[in-house]
Amino acid sequence: MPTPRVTLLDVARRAGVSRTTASFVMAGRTDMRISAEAEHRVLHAARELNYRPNLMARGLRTKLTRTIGLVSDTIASEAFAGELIRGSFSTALLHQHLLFVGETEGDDTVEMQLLQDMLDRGVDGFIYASMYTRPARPPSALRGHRFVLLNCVAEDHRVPAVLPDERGAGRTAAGLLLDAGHRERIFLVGETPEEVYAARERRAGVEEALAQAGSALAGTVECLWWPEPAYQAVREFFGGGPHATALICLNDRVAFGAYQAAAEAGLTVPDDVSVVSFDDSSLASWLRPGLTSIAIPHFELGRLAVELLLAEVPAHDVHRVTMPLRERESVAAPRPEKVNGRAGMNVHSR
Amino acid sequence: MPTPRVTLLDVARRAGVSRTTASFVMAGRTDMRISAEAEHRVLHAARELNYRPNLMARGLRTKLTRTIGLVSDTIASEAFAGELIRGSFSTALLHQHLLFVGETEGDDTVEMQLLQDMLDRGVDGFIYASMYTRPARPPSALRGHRFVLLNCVAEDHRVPAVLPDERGAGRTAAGLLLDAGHRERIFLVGETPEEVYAARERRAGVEEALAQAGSALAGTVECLWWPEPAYQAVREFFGGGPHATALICLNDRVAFGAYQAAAEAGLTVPDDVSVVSFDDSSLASWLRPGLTSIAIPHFELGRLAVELLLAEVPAHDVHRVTMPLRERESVAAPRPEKVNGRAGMNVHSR
DNA sequence: CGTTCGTGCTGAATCGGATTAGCTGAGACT
DNA sequence: AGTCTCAGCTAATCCGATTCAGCACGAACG
Repeated sequence: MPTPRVTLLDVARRAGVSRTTASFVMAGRTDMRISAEAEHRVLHAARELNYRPNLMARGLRTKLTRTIGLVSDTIASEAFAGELIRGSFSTALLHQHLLFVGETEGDDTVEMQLLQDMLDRGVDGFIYASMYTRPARPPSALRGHRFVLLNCVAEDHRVPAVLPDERGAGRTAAGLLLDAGHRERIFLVGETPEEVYAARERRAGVEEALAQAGSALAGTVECLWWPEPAYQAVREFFGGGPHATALICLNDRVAFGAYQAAAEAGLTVPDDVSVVSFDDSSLASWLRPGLTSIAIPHFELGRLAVELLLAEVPAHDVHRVTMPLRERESVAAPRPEKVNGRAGMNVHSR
Repeated sequence: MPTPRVTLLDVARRAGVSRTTASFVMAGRTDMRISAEAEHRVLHAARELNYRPNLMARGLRTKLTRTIGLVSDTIASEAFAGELIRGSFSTALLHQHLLFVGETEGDDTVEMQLLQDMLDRGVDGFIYASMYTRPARPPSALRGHRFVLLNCVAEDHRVPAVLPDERGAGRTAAGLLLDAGHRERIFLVGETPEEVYAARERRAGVEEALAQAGSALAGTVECLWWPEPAYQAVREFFGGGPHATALICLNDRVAFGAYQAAAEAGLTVPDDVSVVSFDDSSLASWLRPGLTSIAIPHFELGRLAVELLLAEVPAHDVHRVTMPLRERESVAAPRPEKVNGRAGMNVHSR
């Protein structure tokens, strides 16, 4: 059987003081007048007995449980939700908090129930996370409670939210290629529907940076963000038309497909085509040559969300977290190009 | 501000009964005599007021919080810990429980603190998980509490544990190749140190099944379980010696490396070499051709662990969960082999 | 010498339930 | 009529903290 827990009363008795006094000492409250001697006796007794406050009892009184609810639409996704949980968890722990996790699978009923279940257990606040960045209306059950949106934004932008800086990432990707000397033949790979935040913003960032350098995208290879469709699309792309000196793949899976298509077309990365990508999933480091990718800072997103949730002064705005560049071997200078000639195979087969 | 919670007293008052009566009705206890009429009034009032019991208050009295602690060494790993958490979470939810998660990073001090933190919040039990299967001594803080080991076994085997059936998976892998007609030239790819459970068991399973069919491994390509080392090792392997008709890769990353080496050697999967693997990470489905792999049933592992933890009668033994085969396109019959001749390139270049 | 003030501490209430130990009134039984 | 039973409920206590409202005592003050 579990050893019967030591209570505050046990500590108080052993220290020869009242429970009240013991409570004040343990809470470290200085507004009440406790002699140094009594304080020491209490502390000593607590240590000797290995006292641990019962957080349920405390919570009942104070309404604070040092507990956070992380509710998400999906907790298992290709992208490492694990890192996000880790970031949240370790930051919570740093602040002596613990983390409830739960997923709703996008079901509003489940979501409602989950939030209630957490509320029933007295959570101090919520991290309402989406695994893929999207707009969201915070559920009404959150009204009156502290919460931070993670990876999603409320329509009115009045709610604290944490987002990856996708636009900045787009700029980074383009900037990297520009620096390497690419200019005319940079293609985007992957579809960019307006309603997908990551897609829209990444593209916007790329176009921004290119425009600023007096350049522009040479075109887009439309495909779903998966290896197979990307492979098909890029293969077709390599089959005809003007060749690219660089590909900006909208995520690593797309890049993976592009790698395969490139290999099949006899093109070498990065000598014939440079490839940059987004997400920096583990796939990026497994590819040969290593794929340069702009990471989604999952850990940092989780960390910041918890930090904002637990901050003294509640945040009220959208925080964008920089997406760090992870340079590997997939980017190089473009091959010298014949004036008005074609790059790629032509040069390659010189 | 949060709407002031409705308490049991509110319900009782509205129903015109005492708190005691309301409590009995809500708990659905029939050992106390409550008139159908009073019961109905209470239920009605509870519904009208949208009453939700305060689980902290209840827990304070009953020592039950309907809460489980999932403590693991790592929650973010290549293998999708997410699925494991999902399995645990959804099963917990099915039983009206919520899940605390935490990782120790293998640090005993952190582990101790984490367990204490959970205990302080009155968790009803623990899932002590390891992300990679290994032996473990359940920490002393768990003494006197309910817990289930996940992905690890205690030395004395007296503690309930849930494990993937790695040996069975090994048999499955070998069986699949045998069924396809492979016999003489099956190689294992990846090192198999004795102390790594998954490695040892997978290999043992393979050897068992092969022996039973009167065959045996043609050899092992030693390498770390990562794409790059696997690529190097398999490339070298393809460079010399007798060629394989089939490769059993000890995980998908290894298979990925093998795919690359095969492609480079001009070998086609599965026509020249069949490849089977373990883990069934998403990588397996991204590879071309799709990689046949034997999955780690993360979700099921989590599910079963929670199920055992919450079972009426405590479990006391080791439960092995079948690792399901996910067939894709990487296995085919071996090319017809010249009697006493060499398979592989010879046949290929016929 | 009586009052005030500050120091150091304690009793009791409180949080919201669960649970134990009755209490009441009506019908059955003697 | 008096006593038992039993259905149907309630008062009081407990769980383990926090916190409000004082209480006692000695020193300082007028």
